Order: sequence, then structure tokens, then C-alpha cells
Amino acid sequence: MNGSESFSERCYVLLRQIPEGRVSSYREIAHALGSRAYRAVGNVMNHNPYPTDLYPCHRVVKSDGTVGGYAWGTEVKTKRLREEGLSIVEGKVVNFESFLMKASEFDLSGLN
DNA sequence: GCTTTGACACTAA
DNA sequence: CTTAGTGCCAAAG
Repeated sequence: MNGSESFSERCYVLLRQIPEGRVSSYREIAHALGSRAYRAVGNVMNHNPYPTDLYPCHRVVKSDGTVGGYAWGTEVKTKRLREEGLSIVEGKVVNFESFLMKASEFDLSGLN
């Protein structure tokens, strides 16, 4: 059945597509799903039951490039992003726009 | 099925 | 720059 996945399942499909060293935002993910449920995306990330290596919720930041929240603390999120090569100054991703994975870049075919 | 809860977004001041 | 207010919507209770 097409489009039968829950909103959260769709989020996870897109989440997996964010490559190491890049980020996306709650806004872009919601937009890719044709929704304005930015906050709901955050809720999904917060309850993410999967390993962070397979479902890298630390790569999802706010639409203005600031790091945003994280279930294990903002510092941990910042640290992990730095380990992937990103620069973060004053809680904000440096050169954010060039690393941002936009809504149009996601592959929706996996949703079926 | 209504109410509350957010790891958010946007605008105005 | 910061704060306050409004809007947003899926999930859980």
C-alpha cells in the first residue's frame, strides 16, 4: 500500500539519506514530506529508538543553522558533528547553507 | 476525540 | 542582538 507509513517512519527514511559531514533541518525534512510539521519532526528525532549511526538524528539542526536540541545533550550533538568535519562556532554550523541537505535532495521513492 | 506536549519556524518589537 | 507571541502538526495521554 502506497503512503501507508506513519509520519515518523517517513522521517526515518529521509534521515538515513543525510550523508556524513552534512546536515539537514527539521524544516527541510518536513517540507520534503509535504508538511509543515517541523515540531513533529523534532518529536520523532527525540524518540528515535534506532542506533545513531544508522539513523543520524544529530545531523538534523534548526533552519537557521544553530544546532538545536538533542536527547543526550547539545554538547554531545555538537561534538559528533565536529567529528564529521563540520565547524561549529557559537552554537551555529559554519557555512551552514553549503552543507544543508535541502528538501529537493531527498529521495522519496523509498517511501512507496 | 479533546488536550497536552515538544530536539521548531516565523514575525514583530 | 534578545524576548514574546503566534502558528504549526504528529503522538501520546
